[in-house]
Amino acid sequence: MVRMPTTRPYHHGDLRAALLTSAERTLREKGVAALSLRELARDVGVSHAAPGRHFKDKQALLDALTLVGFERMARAMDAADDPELPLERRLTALAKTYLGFAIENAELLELMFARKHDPDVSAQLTAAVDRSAEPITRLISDAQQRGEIIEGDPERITMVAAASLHGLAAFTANGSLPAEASLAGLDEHIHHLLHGLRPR
Amino acid sequence: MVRMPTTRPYHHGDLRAALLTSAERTLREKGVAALSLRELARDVGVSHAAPGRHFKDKQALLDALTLVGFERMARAMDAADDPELPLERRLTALAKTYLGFAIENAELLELMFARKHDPDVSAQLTAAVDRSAEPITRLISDAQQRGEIIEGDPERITMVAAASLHGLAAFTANGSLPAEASLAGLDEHIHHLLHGLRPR
DNA sequence: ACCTGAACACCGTTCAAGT
DNA sequence: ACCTGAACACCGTTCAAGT
Repeated sequence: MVRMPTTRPYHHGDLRAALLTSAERTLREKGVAALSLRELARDVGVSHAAPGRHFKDKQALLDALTLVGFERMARAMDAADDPELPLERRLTALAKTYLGFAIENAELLELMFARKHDPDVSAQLTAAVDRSAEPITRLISDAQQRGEIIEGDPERITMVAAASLHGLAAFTANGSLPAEASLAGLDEHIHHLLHGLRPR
Repeated sequence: MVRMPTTRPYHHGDLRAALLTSAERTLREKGVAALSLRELARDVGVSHAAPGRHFKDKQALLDALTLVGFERMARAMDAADDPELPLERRLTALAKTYLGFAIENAELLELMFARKHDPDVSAQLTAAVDRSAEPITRLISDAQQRGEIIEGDPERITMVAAASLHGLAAFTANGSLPAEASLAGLDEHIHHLLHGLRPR
């Protein structure tokens, strides 16, 4: 027998997921400041106290969104990494993916890097952060082994590359640099990162 | 005749300034999320509606803080720039100043780059942002003229340098990279920026 | 186990009224 | 000109009570 939709179609088992989906939508459309647990509850058709069952407080919801963000980014970066590619093209592909994520998820990116998270989630969060940085770490160490990247502490060199990409992504996500200009200049940006600003 | 302090010592003409000072203190100590106009009014000894005389809404106060931040940063960058220095040392000095600002004003930096500002202040804000970026812009064009930096669109090259510094500052301000590690690695970071990650 | 409704202590913003 | 006090419509969080 088929269950007919009632006046309250869902929120049986997946209230948590529904809240996260709705929260991300609000985040994208109106920004973090506009995110209210009560409004979220209304949007999802549940009492204002119901979210409390799934998130101990508002910060817990923001932390969950952050985690979702890093996991999504990690998947994207992982999928974009092709170890067969020559170094510069390989790095450009990763950078483009990062930049694309930043453009498509500007508000989420801000939340992800806002470091307000509860210590409770920090273990999962650290894992997700590491996973999303791993393709770049791997690229650097691969290239070092081939002698295509200078020698020296791989962590520091990875940090130089990551800072360069993150700075560009941050300027793009916050509107300092228009998305088109950012994407159009990406190849050159990576070239400069690899070859330096001093003449050779 | 000396005015004895009354129960309400100030808030005559400088309520606006007092609110900004108090707001920055709260920002530094407890973060943006903890910033409330009503609490600010209490701290400063004034009715909860008084701030409304000086800031049309909460965003206006945040915008004013952002402006103060960029002006302070601009002054610091300007004071740190020494055109007599050789390129790498000159750039390192600017980077160190930027990083120092980011460490000392981590919460403020986040606010400054959060792009939520009202269009009203955007003219002043744009000017302050430009002024704080100018030392780097100037350094790049000086060095280009001397042939110490590669040719090409100076704006793009400035963006490469700025992204690198901003990425490092952002990772430091948000705790991804401890301040000490960040400062300790700064010389090398700048070296890599100038010389590239590929072996020469 | 999961959700509701009422309650509490906060908010930001507005607006008449006071000085 | 600058500030107050009351009012309004919101919040987040908690907790007994319901199913």
